[in-house]
Amino acid sequence: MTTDQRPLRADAQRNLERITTSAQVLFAERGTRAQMEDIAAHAGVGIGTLYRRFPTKEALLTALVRKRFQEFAVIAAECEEISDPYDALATSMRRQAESVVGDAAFQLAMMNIDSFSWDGIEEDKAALNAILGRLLERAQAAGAVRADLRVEDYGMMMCGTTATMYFMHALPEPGWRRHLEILLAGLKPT
Amino acid sequence: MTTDQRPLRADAQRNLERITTSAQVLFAERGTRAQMEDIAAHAGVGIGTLYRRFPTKEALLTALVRKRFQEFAVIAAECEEISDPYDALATSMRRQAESVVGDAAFQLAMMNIDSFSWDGIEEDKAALNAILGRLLERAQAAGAVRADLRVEDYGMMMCGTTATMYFMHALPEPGWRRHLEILLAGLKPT
DNA sequence: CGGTATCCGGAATCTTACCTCCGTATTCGG
DNA sequence: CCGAATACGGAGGTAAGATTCCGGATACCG
Repeated sequence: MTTDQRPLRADAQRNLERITTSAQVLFAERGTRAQMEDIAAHAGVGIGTLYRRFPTKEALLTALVRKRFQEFAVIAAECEEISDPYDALATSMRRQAESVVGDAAFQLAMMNIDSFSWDGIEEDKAALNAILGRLLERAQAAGAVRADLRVEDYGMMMCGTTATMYFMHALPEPGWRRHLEILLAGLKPT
Repeated sequence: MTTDQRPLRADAQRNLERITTSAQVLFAERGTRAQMEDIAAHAGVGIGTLYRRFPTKEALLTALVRKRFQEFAVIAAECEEISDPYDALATSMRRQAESVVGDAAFQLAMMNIDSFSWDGIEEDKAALNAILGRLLERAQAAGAVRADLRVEDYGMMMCGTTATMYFMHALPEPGWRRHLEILLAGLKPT
């Protein structure tokens, strides 16, 4: 599936980068409602050009979301260095959440809102989950968090957190942080 | 604003009820993407008829969401009877969440996803918040939950919970319950 | 520098709902 | 039972956005 038959022509490469950047900006700002024409315009490119690289709006969005998951994996990996097991887990969550504060589209993606299939994202999710699994196991082994937690709970908590983030939208006060702290407190064994 | 100039004609009344019921069913099932034509058809009524009662899709949806908030208020009020302050709060949340399990549209509404204005809902929200405020204060006075919680946190937690509910959509396992329990555990003072 | 494989732009097309309109049908007071 | 006053149905208008198409540029190879 690797499509590198020939390195893109110079202009094409340049446009691809512009498109990706613009899409990230507009999707972040307006969520999945951002329009293809606007993205093309923002990138200073014709719509046809956009569609040559990404055959579909969903494909474009998926590419961006994948990148986010990869970033999540990087963050999680960095947090494995933290010595305190609970801290490692909590920091991973806090940092990941903080990293998507302004990205409405990704928040929606985490909530599974639009009926996209997100094809090709499984790989990245699996890679991320592998790290998260280790992080969680370590915390459990140390008795720092409930024993009944599963990896899926991590994603669920991120889902809930991004939801409150989206919910608060325009509001100045970052109430979602409190929500996350409540969740983190709730992780501790009773 | 009370529109009771004349009691609806018999057939109109009957149709109104059908429409409301069908709308509830379809919105619950398909979320806000449910279509007006389908709702009319499900109610065995023409689209024109639907639009005479509800001038807009948003108006229809708003009516249903209002009803949900009113139900929330009833539940919260019932929970005020519970003697243990923490239990009262927790039960209110658990029961409210449970009551909207199958209602995708309401879950979306809680997440503030669609850009609807939900005109006329403020009243009901305020009434609900009054009760929730009492519930929360009582728990705090008893030292059963963190002192830094605010009423808005309740809504935020419900938002997070409905998000995980929507997220899990088709899956058989009700993972969102665990999410809620984590939140509830996190409410306790440290 | 010519030839060709790649690309570009953006008007036009297609699709999907929401909502309007108006001729016909039904209810209800007297 | 009659005549408004209300309601009903559903074809058609309209708008918004995604996606396609293709004649005209551009970049790269030798």
